[in-house]
Amino acid sequence: MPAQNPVASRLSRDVIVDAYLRLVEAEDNDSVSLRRLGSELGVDPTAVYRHFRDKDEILTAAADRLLAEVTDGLELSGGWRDQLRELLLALRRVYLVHPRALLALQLAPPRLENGFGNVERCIALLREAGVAEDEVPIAYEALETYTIGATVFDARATEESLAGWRQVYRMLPAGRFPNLTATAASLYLDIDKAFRYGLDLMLDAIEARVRGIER
Amino acid sequence: MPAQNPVASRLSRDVIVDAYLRLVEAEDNDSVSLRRLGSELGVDPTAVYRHFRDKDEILTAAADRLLAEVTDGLELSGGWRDQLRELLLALRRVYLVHPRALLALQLAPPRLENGFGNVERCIALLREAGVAEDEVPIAYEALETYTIGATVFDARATEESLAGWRQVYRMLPAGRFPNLTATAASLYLDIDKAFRYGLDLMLDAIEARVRGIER
DNA sequence: CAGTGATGTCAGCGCTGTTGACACCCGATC
DNA sequence: GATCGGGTGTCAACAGCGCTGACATCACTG
Repeated sequence: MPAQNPVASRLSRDVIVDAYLRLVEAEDNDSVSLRRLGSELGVDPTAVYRHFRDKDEILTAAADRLLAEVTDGLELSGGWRDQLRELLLALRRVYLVHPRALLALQLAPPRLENGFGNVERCIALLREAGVAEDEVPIAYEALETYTIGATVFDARATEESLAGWRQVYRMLPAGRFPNLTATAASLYLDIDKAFRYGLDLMLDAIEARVRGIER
Repeated sequence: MPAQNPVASRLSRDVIVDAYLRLVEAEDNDSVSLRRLGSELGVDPTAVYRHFRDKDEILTAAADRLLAEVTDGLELSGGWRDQLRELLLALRRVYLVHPRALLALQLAPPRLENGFGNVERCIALLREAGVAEDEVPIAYEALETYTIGATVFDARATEESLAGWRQVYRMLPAGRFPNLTATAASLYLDIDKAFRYGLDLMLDAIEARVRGIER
């Protein structure tokens, strides 16, 4: 038993990740400093460096756990389209709450852990749908990038900022911006709905392409 | 003439924004510190506070200029679909180079400046396409969010990180991840192409819906 | 029983954005 | 023409950040 300490040292990777996630959910401020993390743990801030190389490694560990939870806790049913939709919406939910941690994954592919289940399922579903073999990777990339990118973008938005944009658009000179001023009041009223609309567009088109092939 | 100084003080909002953009393009590091900015201008770092409230205001000013340039420099031709595609691809190009500055816009809608042209055109094109009036805002949101979100996400990627993911996927146990390991080698080979693929999916679906209405 | 490695503490480095006091210099006013 | 005042740049400094290296402590091992 080389790594674990039977008497249990106060800290461990799991305990630290727990505390980190607790802090992110508590404060709406999604950027948790190591000093805040230390005081949450009742420990010197630099103590976490005994368990993680740097802050990014904490974030990726947290992200990996979150992704694994998504995959585990998800019961998918229905055809490929419903399942794919549900899977990506679940991904959106977790990215909405923890954009920081999950974005850290992008630049630091974790060393073989748990969070890969959804990627596997996503690709499997595209294959099942009948997407041409050489289009599967690129279709996956498009769906993934839309889901993650749009969600991280949406996660930053606040009611104020959205209202601010409506306001700005409404105040523009109607002569130069006829369409914009007319539409302003209807913009950004429900960004989740807008995301789903875009996702359905993509799924529609994939379905149509598949039908075209099969015929 | 209250604001301008005839003898020309060394600094001005434009000069500062110039220097900022110069720095972003020079260093690939997209995060420019005020101290770097000061030394680029040959001036004390805090001098810029005489012209901007805070760093965010510099970023939004830069972003506004960039957006205005996109709209001005763009000759659109063809049907609504080609024009919309070209417009969003142009938006992607500038977001790819200046993700930081343009993201600052999201939270700080600028006080009535220039960068709104593309939004107006985008909405106009959707109307021209024949999208149902009550769907125009949400369709615009979906396209905008995809373009910006996906592009900002892509802007962070490096050749290394993409290769890292391919590597990670390839090394997974083929038993549990049959689809993923099989597809790994074909992933993330051309993220621009993947973005265009997703964009075409959305435009396909919009076109199909419009045809459905007209019939 | 000595030693070794893991863990937590502490002081501190270099960086960040930002503030307030100060000096200057130019243009307007009496 | 001297005097004021506001816009501008300088400077020192603050609080926060991620992170490092030296040190103390403790538990287990040979």
